[in-house]
Amino acid sequence: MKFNIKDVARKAGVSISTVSRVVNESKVVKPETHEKVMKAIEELGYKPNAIARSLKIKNTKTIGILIPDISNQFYPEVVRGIEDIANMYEYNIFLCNTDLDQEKEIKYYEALAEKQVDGTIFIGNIVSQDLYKKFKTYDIPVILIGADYEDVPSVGIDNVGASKEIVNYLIKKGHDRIAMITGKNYDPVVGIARLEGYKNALNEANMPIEDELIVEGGLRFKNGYEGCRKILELESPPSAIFVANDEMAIGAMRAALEQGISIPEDLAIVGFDNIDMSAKVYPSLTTVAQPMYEMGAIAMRVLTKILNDEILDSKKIVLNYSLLERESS
Amino acid sequence: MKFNIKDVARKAGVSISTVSRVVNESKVVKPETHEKVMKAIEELGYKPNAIARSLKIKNTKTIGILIPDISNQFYPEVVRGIEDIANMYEYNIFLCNTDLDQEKEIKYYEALAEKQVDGTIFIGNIVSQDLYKKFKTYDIPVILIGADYEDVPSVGIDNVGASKEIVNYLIKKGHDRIAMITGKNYDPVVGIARLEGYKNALNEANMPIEDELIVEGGLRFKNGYEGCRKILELESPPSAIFVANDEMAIGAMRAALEQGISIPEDLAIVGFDNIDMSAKVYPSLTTVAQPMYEMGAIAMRVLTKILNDEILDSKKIVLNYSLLERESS
DNA sequence: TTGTAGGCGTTATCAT
DNA sequence: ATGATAACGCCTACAA
Repeated sequence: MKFNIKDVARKAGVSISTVSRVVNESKVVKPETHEKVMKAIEELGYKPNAIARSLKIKNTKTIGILIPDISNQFYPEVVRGIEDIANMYEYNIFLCNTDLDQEKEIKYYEALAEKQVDGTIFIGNIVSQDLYKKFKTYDIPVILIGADYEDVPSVGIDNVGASKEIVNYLIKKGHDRIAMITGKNYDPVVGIARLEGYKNALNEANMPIEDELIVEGGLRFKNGYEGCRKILELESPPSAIFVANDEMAIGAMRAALEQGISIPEDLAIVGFDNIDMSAKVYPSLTTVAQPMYEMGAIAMRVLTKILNDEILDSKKIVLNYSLLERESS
Repeated sequence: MKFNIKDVARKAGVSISTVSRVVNESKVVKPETHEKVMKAIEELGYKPNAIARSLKIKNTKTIGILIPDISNQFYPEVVRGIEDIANMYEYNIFLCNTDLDQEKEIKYYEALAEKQVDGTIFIGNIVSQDLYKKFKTYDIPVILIGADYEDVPSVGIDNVGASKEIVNYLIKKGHDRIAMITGKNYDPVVGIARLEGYKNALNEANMPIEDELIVEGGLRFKNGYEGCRKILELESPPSAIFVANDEMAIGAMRAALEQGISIPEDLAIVGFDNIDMSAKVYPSLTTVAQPMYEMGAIAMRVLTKILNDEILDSKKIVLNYSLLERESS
């Protein structure tokens, strides 16, 4: 039922080298033999064994991707970008959900290494030291999306600048007290960089930074929901909230809506990311769009370059974000 | 930098067979030699080459999954279910987005076959004849999620029954004219089965099936949005709409909300699937919950059974759905 | 233009 | 308990 190169060689009455040659489209084989071989291949339904091939040629046309959680709204789009480009270059991708769990990251990474992936893409905000060490010892090309660490190639956006810009936008709209729901304080991106942008904007506008207006959230809907409730309980609530990601922002919107607060009239809410859902909720969410698909696509493109030993213009790629003004502000 | 079994054999002063034995945890090796070998492994940072191993033992601990589009809200959750179980059994998964494109499906499937995946999981509503033929010729274990075709093992829910139930629920709530936005009429699940359930419910309740109340949608937000607008333009609009999936239902909600129609007071809307977003929008969406994670998890579990030559209780697994009453009805 | 043969890194059989 | 050695299916000098 399953045939190998020997079988087709026998059937075609040639040696296995010739079969190999036609399979690999070597130019040197005589048209007639080519045809003979093709016929045998057809008839047997022969498909080369990529595993055997890989063992010999030492590449697998396979890459691994480490991602926090594919069922989390933010990531599928970037995976899609990766996969489309990977597909163009005939790579297949191993998908690994790490749940932000360092052990799982390491375990997966080692499995990928054993399976001889040609490269890996790491998506997430935090790369642990241990993982970084593994990167070094295995020496498999890796590129980071959304994180930035040491000398590892990466693609991302300027989170500080983007946050500052959206807060600026709020200020220009006339809001003079703006709250923020942040990420976890150990999260370098959602927790730290975006908060920094917020502070920068307030500073430049000579607006005071009020501790009570900054509440720590996390990443999820629930964090935004609770964060917003906390803010609404304030003696004098702000007229706008910058929420560090869309998922939380949508949670925040619900908290407000439930209390009969109208958005954006009574309270403006803006988010960050531009996940799919943001355009679909009502009112739709004003946010900073990260080019998620492109981040994936470009990361994969860079990876193919590395795999082809091309030299990179720059190791750190910073993409453009854009402000999307919608109904919530 | 990269060592193989020979290197550690040399370093440990034993044969490669012994190294292989300790790597594979064979019981027969003497503790002292075991230790020697382990030390060599440590020092060299040796990791076995899974490709070579696979070539020999003829399995790759790898499965492939064909999915319409990972960036489509419905699927990530089922992939997550698959992956979690796969991980438990030490499988890695190849992710392939087919975009419902038959050529792409075939192309991917062949790539997976060449890469010698141990099994595949197909997610989607429609399996084409060509693909089915490939299933047969390659004879790699495959299991379907959400589709049902010939003798192929599958996991899914009773779409007709579930649709009927949610329409029944609407009827019991007192709605006497209920519209439906369907899937494409060639889609056996979203287009056909769910429409059938709707009709069944009306029939049993002796309610007329009015053509103008049935509008063909598709799968996406936009289809629901437009479908709903069409329905709202009717001379006498219905008091409730059953939308064939949540993504469309949320589009429908927006169409209504935009026109100042309040949900559920003026119009009840219910969906199908229970995608993540459904609980987060405001008002939250009443829907039939498909156990997406479980569908993935169970499919993978069944697959491992097949791969271990265990016999299946049944080829077709039908999971329970549940009605989630929320704010939109 | 084609064929022979060695090797890719393992596992597994058979001796020892 | 350990070691030689022949596969696994393919690619690729090298030879013819």
